[in-house]
Amino acid sequence: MFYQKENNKIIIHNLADFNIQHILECGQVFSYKKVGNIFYVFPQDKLCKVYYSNNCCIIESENIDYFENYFDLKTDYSKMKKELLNFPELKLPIEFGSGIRILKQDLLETIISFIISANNNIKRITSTLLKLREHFNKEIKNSYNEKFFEFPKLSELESLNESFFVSIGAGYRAKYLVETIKLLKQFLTDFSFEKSEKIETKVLLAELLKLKGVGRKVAECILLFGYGKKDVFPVDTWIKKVYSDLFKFTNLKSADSISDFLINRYKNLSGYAQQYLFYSKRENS
DNA sequence: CAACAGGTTTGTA
DNA sequence: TACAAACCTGTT
Repeated sequence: MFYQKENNKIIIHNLADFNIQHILECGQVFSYKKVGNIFYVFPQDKLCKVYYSNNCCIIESENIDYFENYFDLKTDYSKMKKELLNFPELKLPIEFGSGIRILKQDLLETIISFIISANNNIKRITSTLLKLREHFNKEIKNSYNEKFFEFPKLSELESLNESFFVSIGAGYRAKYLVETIKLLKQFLTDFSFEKSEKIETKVLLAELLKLKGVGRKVAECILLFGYGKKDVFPVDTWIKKVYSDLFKFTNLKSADSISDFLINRYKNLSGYAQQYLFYSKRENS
């Protein structure tokens, strides 16, 4: 991946493995806003502006090191895609979502966001998360004539009760959020991102399943987007359709068994395969 | 107006 | 271990 860093910009020259629309719309992230051809991305308390100019993609931010990591720019996606192309069913999905990259997202924000995402639609998920940010009224200052607010810290989340989460549209997930937030201080200490690198995925999965509102699908999203584990395959309604199209002959019924089957197929590249398959199915249905 | 939306929990065999 | 039903709420 050919890119350079200068002042407050990352300039990406080779766009074969980077397409901001693919990255933001493949279902992994909710903290962004599209304004015309410009994308604003605001993980945690950071902000960047992403746009295209002269056949390059520009990531503009006061925190370019943060976003270099966030967009996973040091990983060789061409190499990974070449390996995945050994699976014929991935040829078209990889062509369609060629610029997908799996973001390295903050654990706390990922856990809260994906509990809210359960059995929910993107519009309401986004709306609820925006209201959660706005509640604390800590603006991310910028010169773009746009208003963005920081994602709350754990200590701030701990001050919220069930009725608040209901009031921002979390619905029945409100009580799950309150219960899980109570557990998170200990959880994030025991299973921090740093420590997780030495912990097997299945062990982390078992721990995540102890959190309220976290089932297999949400847990695998947290593993993939928060912990960067790639030997996972979150199965939702879209992936079930993919499975029906491609592998129905195996006749698996539950999402859990479908996830097991697909992880066994794609091994340590499962998370990448999931994103290509999910994005191409959802965008082409 | 019923079904659905990027599932999880709870209860029952 | 497996399956069904209930669940907030805004949209279609």
